[in-house]
Amino acid sequence: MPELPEVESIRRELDRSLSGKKIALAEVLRASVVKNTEAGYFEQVMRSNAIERFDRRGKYLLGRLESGHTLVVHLGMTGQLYLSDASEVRKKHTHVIWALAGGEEMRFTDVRRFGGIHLLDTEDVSSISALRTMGPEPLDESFTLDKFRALFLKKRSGAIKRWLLDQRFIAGIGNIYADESLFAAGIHPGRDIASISETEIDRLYDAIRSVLKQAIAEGGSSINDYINARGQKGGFQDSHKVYGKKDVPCANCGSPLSSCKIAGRTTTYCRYCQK
DNA sequence: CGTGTCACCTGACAGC
DNA sequence: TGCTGTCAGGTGACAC
Repeated sequence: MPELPEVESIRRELDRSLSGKKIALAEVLRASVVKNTEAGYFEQVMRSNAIERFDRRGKYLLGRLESGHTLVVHLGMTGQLYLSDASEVRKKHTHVIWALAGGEEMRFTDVRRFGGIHLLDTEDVSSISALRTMGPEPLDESFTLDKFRALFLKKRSGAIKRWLLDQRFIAGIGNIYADESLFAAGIHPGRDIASISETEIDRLYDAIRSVLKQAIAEGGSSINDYINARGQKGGFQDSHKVYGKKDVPCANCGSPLSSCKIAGRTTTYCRYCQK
């Protein structure tokens, strides 16, 4: 589920609501969700700690703690990190709760458990190899068109969509936003990366950034499980042009959208509008 | 190094 | 009603 716009929506709300808040205690209900420490140690570090702020890197949430630790949360496919009143019944598959001073709780729920949590010294965050090797943030000011063009100069081969999904190439794009960006840019998802023209690279740069920005503005995409940190669904699924819309008329030309598998992922596109 | 496949888990849904 | 198969937003290990 959660790609850059969803994770960013969660980050903004948690940062707004929890910065400066004290954690009374944390409770690990399923130890395997905490990847790099014992549950007991995790709970011990959390007790009486405080949240400074929430950052994001790609699809990872980074909760910065007063103690100099960082809580690294990846939501996988079905993970949710949200605020809840302590009195609310816990959803099934709730694996960690943080009780905050004042009766509110942050909860981590993940049906499929592809997600997980690391607790690290802030300076050791890059011990997570995915974070160490992750490509640039597409919405950073420093991510200029020239930087994007430079990614293509390494004479790579393979389907462009595969590269968009590869977090080492560019951070935060998953199946939804790869398909939506390629549609917006008018590029066929199976095109070999080496064949993409300068004009197309420029169009793709604009497409990725505008799609991601619009998705954030609309609160992300809720297909099945995604909810924001306030437990609400996003709205961008209603603006999808291709994702999940096989056989639906193309928004641009009206012919039915096609679908295929690329890099093992279902891919939907318009065979007339995307060359 | 690039790529295909499987594995990790559970649930929803289609078809019989 | 219930069985079986398929599919799902992600990523990492492994074989070739």
